[in-house]
Amino acid sequence: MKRYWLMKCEPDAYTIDDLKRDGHTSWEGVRNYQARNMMRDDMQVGDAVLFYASNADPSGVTGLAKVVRAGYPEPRQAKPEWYMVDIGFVSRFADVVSLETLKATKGLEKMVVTQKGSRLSVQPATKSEYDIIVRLGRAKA
DNA sequence: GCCAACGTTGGC
DNA sequence: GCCAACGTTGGC
Repeated sequence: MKRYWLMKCEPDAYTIDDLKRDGHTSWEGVRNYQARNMMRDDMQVGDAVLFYASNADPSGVTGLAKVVRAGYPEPRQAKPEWYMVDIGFVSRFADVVSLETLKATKGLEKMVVTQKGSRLSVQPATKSEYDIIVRLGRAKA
């Protein structure tokens, strides 16, 4: 069963353009147990990912990715405490679908990212939410 | 840069 | 196990 996710990253660290250039990347460095558990236990190859730029101008979904390797421990740990997945480039939105737009769009009210104080950097999404955002991204293109 | 919200740490 | 202090996230 294909699942849908939203993954946050600050543009200073990594952008959708970096992913386009690299083709794929390891999502290393997540230090939150909830996010870790999802990467370790729930994310599977082929799952769809909304790539979200946080602390950006404006913050929002900048493109799409997909899981190309399921959860595995970050290297160079004595004990495997932290896990990561690999994601591959799918597409880049011509314009960012801003957080403001997400908050204003019907059907996205329940997304974690639109909740006040939400800091989770890896979040589950639904197919319906994903489809709406893909449409918003295409509409702007 | 500010600061509210959140997660984690550590003293007790 | 409680909870204050601290560090981090992330919108604005």
